[in-house]
Amino acid sequence: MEQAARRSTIADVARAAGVSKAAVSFAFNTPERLSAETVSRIREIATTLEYRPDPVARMLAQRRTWTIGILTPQGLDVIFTNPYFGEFTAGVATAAEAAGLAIQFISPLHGSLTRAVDRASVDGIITVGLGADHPEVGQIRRSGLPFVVVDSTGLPDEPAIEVDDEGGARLAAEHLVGLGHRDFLVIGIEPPSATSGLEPAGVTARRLRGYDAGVAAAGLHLTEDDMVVGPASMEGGTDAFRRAWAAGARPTAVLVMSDAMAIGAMHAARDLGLRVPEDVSIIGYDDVDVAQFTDPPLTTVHQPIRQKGEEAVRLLLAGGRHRDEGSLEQQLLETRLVVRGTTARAPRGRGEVVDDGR
Amino acid sequence: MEQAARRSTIADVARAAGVSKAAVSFAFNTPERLSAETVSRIREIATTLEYRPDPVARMLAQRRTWTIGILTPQGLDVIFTNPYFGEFTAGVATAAEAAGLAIQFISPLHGSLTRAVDRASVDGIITVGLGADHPEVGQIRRSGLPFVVVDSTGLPDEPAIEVDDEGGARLAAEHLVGLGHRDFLVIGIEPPSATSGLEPAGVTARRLRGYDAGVAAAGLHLTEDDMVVGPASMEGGTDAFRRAWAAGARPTAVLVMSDAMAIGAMHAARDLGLRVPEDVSIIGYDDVDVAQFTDPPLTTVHQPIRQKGEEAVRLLLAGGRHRDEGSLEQQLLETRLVVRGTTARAPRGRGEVVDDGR
DNA sequence: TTGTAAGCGTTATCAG
DNA sequence: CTGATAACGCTTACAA
Repeated sequence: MEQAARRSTIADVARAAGVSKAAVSFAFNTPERLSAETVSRIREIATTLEYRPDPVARMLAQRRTWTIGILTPQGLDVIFTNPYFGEFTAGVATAAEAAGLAIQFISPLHGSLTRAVDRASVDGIITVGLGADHPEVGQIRRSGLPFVVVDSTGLPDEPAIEVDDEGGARLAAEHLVGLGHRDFLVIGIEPPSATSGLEPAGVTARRLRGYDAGVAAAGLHLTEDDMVVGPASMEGGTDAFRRAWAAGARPTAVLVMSDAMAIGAMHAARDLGLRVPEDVSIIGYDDVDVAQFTDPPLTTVHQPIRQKGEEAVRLLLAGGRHRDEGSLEQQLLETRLVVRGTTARAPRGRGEVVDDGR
Repeated sequence: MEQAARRSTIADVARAAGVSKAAVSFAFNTPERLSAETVSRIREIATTLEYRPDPVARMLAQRRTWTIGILTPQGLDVIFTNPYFGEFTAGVATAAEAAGLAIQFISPLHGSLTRAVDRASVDGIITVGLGADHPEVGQIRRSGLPFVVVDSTGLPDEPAIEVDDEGGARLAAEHLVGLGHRDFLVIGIEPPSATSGLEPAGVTARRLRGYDAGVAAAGLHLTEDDMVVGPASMEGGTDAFRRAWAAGARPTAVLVMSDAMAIGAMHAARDLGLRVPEDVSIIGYDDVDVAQFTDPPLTTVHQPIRQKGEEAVRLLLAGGRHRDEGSLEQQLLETRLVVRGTTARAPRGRGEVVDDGR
């Protein structure tokens, strides 16, 4: 994978056509500046010579890469494997392609996000799930690159795309309370690395707050003690549910902060002989594609994942500002509860104890 | 997203340090060529000035982008959303990161793969699912870029990573035959675009051949007439099953060429009142992560998806040749049947008719 | 050990 | 309407 074959350059074409390099450039980029005749002659020769402008040289000269970066604290292996990220990225890709932009993934390189940011050649960055406490936001800010944050928290000065995490979580909890549930387990998302500290990342904290607000109607209170966390994958959900069960938790309802984890939790519950939703109700978060196809279909909190990606690109292109007013744009998209088949009335003969058996 | 703030360049650092640009370059890339003292002085100043080498300029000078391209005929939205691609990409990413390489996705730009290839700035390309009939392989070959093909067919002169598609399919069909099934439906993968012609793409054809070989033991014969195709997604599977059912197909067993489609097909079957596996057995292909988590867990043909990605990178880096002999390397990885919960003995009172009711 | 200067392949500026 | 010429920011022979 060392050196490619010698390709013809703009100079070759110019020489062969008996014109300057600039003329060749014009023939492709601003043909109206040249006589139609010259243009067609140059193009013909270019075709013969199989001339193809070098994208890198073009980037250097234009000082523009025509690429936007997607920055996440998680490794590439989880990004590509996680349906939430997949759908988000699909949204970004759709909007980027429409704008003629390529995508570059920026994620910890040999464990260092900072280094990865330095090596990325992009015109702008979309961060996803990056907390205010991450040093990278300062780094990007200093680098002068435009950026917009998605799923962040505590960054009041940056253009942002968020969803109403708390409201959605609250809806989920209220739904369960309405079905008579009183014994809850919360399965949360573990921060990707130790760098973000031990306290729940922004999204996790917001959703937990929402769950708590939802159960308040029943006079209950949910804290981190009622929560078990793990990586946002199906395995992570299975594992988290098992750990909670082993620790004595006997919930009639499980509030899960990610659909992938919810699917894993369902699996674990069945393995333990529990029926869903008869013995235990499970409710996810995100409403990824697969949520419609589980058996039974997953009750979950919908958020407009692809739209978030598309809006992030639009906002980046708009310089992070509102069209007219020119003021900082921070968008809050809606979440809503989607009741499907994994939630049902609480089983009889339970309903007093709130905590998970600690 | 227009212009970034003026960043300090190598010249700034050189000036401030009272050395040449070359010295600054050395200080970062080959510090052993400079006195330790000079190196530390230069680095200090570089830090102060927040100097960060421009990746694009570096690429141009080195004539190396440190990036490999993943080329697929499907759009980015399906790539990021399809679990098979996700896991494959995760494999590529893992190996690429270890080698210090970034990844760029090359997929139809405004509908044109050719254009996308021209615009990509990469040192090498991994194609996935690209048939021999695609004009892009000629294009890449002419461009002089090293490349390796994955999931291709009919490209005897290119380095390749393949799996035993036919063998795996055969195992699947034999399993079903052994369970007494005689009425089959095949759900195949539709080629991504019209460019590849109407005949089933390479992988689809190979798997169909395998299925046919598998049912031969029961004296049966499977052709394209027993197959319905659709896009490789859950929706695609649901839709395909429904279409077949509407056309009169009443299979006791369904051979599906992709797990995603198999999940969709299960969903459709249940919607029609069929129990899986009591009324109808379903068997997928790929063994993606989620296959373990469906209910019941999906019987499927396993292929080493992530490994394919990793091997592709290794092979690309090796120049497509065997280590020692230097001869063209074409690797064939194994597939194997994983029996889980979606297959069972054929229901009674059926078993004569082979076709799907056309 | 360090500096000079010639690329790398474009685009952009500015005369002609 | 054309076409030199100078950037663009870095790497890397080659000199000193």
